[in-house]
Amino acid sequence: MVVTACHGSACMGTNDKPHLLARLSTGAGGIDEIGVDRVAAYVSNVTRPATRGGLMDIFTTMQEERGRLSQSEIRIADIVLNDFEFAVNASIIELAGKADVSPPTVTRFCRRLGCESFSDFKVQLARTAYVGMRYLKPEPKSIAPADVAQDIITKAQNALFLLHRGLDVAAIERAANRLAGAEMVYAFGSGGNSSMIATELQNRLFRLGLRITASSDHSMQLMMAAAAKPTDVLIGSSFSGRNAELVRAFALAREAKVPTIALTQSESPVAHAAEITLPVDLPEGDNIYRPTSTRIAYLAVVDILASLVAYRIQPQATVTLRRIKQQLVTHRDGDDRQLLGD
Amino acid sequence: MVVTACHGSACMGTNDKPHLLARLSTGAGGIDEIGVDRVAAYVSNVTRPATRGGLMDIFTTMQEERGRLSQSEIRIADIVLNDFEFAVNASIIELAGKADVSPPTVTRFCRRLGCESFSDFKVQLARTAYVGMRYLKPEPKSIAPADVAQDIITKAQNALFLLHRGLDVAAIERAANRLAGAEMVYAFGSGGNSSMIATELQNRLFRLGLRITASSDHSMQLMMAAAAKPTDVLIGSSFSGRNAELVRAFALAREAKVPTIALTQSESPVAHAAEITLPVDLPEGDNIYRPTSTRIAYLAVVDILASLVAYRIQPQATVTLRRIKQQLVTHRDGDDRQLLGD
DNA sequence: AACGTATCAAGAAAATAATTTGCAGGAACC
DNA sequence: GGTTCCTGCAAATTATTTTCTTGATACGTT
Repeated sequence: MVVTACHGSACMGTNDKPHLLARLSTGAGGIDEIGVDRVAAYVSNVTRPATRGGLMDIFTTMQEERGRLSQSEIRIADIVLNDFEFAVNASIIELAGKADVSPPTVTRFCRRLGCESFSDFKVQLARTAYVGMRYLKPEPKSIAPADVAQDIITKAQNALFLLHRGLDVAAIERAANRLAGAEMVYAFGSGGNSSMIATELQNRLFRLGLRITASSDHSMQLMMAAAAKPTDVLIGSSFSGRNAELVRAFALAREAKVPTIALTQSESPVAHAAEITLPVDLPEGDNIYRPTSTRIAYLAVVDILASLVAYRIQPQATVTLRRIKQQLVTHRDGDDRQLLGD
Repeated sequence: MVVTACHGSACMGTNDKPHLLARLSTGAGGIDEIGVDRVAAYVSNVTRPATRGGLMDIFTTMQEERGRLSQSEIRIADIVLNDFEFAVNASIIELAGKADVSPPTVTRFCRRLGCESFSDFKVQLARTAYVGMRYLKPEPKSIAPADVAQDIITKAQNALFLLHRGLDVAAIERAANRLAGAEMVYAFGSGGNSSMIATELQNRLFRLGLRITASSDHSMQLMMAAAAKPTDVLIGSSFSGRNAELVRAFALAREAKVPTIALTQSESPVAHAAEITLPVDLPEGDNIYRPTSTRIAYLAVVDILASLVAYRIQPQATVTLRRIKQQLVTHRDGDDRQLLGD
C-alpha cells in the first residue's frame, strides 16, 4: 500500500503541526505499520473500507487529546461529546454558535483531529457513534421487550467495539503460535462464564486437529497442570481475574516451564500469573439483571484465536474439518451448506 | 411524545408521496406506534438518541424499496450500495456525476428515503454503515492477525445487527412469559454450539431462581421430554434446524401438551416442531475456518430472553442473585464490583 | 527587567463551493 | 389527448473554507 498521506494542500495547512492522530497511533506499542495505516485511512478517502483505522475513532481521539486542545477547541469537543446527536446533525454554523466560536475555528478543530473537513468529521463521528455512543448512556429506556432487545444488542456490539479497541494483537498472535505448536492443550475455566469459554476453546480447537481437553474442575485443573509438559500449553479464562485456583494452576505450570495463556482482566492476579495475557477490559453496567455482554467479547477472542491457529496449521485443519463435516452430513441429510455442527 | 413529523416545508416538497419509510414501518406486523416513532426519528433532528428508528437503516430501505425507485434513483442506490466508502465521502456533485444524474436528483433521492437533506443522508448512511457494511464484502483482507481480528469483530457485530433486524420481539416475549411461569425448564441442544446455548440457558436462568436443567444427550432429552408436564417448558436450540432427535423430543413434548420453544433457523424442521420459534437466520460465510459468528447471535437471544424473564419475576430474582453474589464475594475477596461469577 | 520578535489562536470578511429550489421540457402511462 | 411524473438546467440560497488581520502569549536578547 502506498502511503501518500496528506494529498492536496489543504491537509497540513500553513502550520506544520502533525496530526494528533499520527502521534496517537504508535502509542500502544503495537506494530508501527498499523500506525501508518491508521493515518492513511483517515487522510485518504479512496475506496478503502473501514479498516482498523476506521475504528480508531474521533470520539476517543477527542477524549484523549483534550489536554492538547485550545480553550475554544475544548468547548467544541465538549459539545460534541455531550450532545452528540446535535453535533452530527448540526451545520458548522450551528455548532460554532453553540460553542461560542467562529466557524473557522470549528474547521480547524476538525483538521486537528485528522479529518479533512467538517463534513468528513461529521461522517467519522456518525460512523463511530452508531456503536460507540451507547456506552455513555448506560441503561435501557424501558423494560419493554423491544427496548430490552435493543439494549442488549447495542451493549454487545459495544463490547465488541471496545474489545477491538483494546485488543493486544501481538499477544494474541503469540498465543496462537503457542497453541498451534502445542502437543497438548489444557483449557481451564470455572463458573458459568469461564467454563463456557474453556469448553468453547475445546470445541473450536479440536476441529483443527489439536489435542485439547477442557476442565472446569479445580482439582482436575491442578492435577493436569502438574502433569503438563513444556511442549504443552495451558490456557485459562477468568472474567473476574480473581480465580485463585486458576492462579495456582498457572503457577504450577510455570514451574514446570509449561507455556501459559490467560484470558482475563489485565492487571489482575490471573493476568500476572500467566506468561501471555490476552486482556479483556470492559466496563460492566450496574444492572444486575443484565447478562454480561463481556462473555461475547471473550467469545470473540476465542474466535480470533481459533482462526489464527487455523491459518497457522492450515493443511492439517482442512483435512480434519472436512472429515468432521463429511461425517455430519452423512449423518444428517445431504445439504452441504449446513453449518459445521449444530 | 408529540409527533410533528415533517416540520418545515422542505420535507414533503411539492409532491405528496409519503415517505417510503412510513410505508415500511408497519410491514413486519409490529406495533404501529413503532412505525410512527421511526418516521419521527428520521424526520426530526432533535436530541433524540438513536432509537429503534435509528436502527432501521437507510441501507435496508434502499434494498427493499429498490423496486419503487425511478431509473436514475436506482442508479444512485446501486452506487451507494456498492461503493459505500465513496458515497459517504463524496459530495453531492461527485455522487451525481458518478450516477450520471444531476445533483437535484440526488437530493430528491435522499428525500424519498426519508432524509431531510443530502448531508442528513450521509450521516444516516455513515451511522448504519459502520456495522452494516461488511456483510456485503465477505472475506478478510489477509490472514494478518489484525485483519483476522477486525474481520471477526465486524462479522460478529454484523450478526448482531442482522439478528436485531430480523428479531421477532413478540415471539421472544411469549417465550419469556412461558419461561417465567414454568415450574421446570428443560434446555436441550447438541453439538458444540447448541449444547453451549443450552448450558448457557441454564447458567442464565438458574440465577433467576428458575428450576432448570440442560442436556446435550439425545437419549436423556427424549426421556426428559417424555417425563415433562404441561406446567413445564422445553426449550431447544439447533443452529442447523435439522437436529432430528430434537424434533422428536419436541414432538413428544407437544403430545403431552408441554410448551416448546425453539431457537433455530426459521422454516426448518426444528422450527416447525416447536410451538414458539425464535428464529435466527443469518448468512454464513464460506470460510470454513472461520468460527461461526452465528453463535454470538444465539447468545444474544439467550441474553434477551433471560433479561425479559428477569424483569417478569423481578422480586424473586433479586433475592436469588443477591444470594449468589454474596456467596461469591465472601468466597473470593471483598470487591463488590466484580462480575457475577467467573 | 524591559523590549522586540516569533508564534499562535481566533474572528471578520471575502471567496468559493455545495446544496436546494423553481421551472420547464419531455417521457410514460392512462 | 391529457395527466402525471421524472429530470436537468439555471438561479438562488446556503454552507464551508480561505485569507487576512488582530490580539495575546512566550521566548530570547540587551
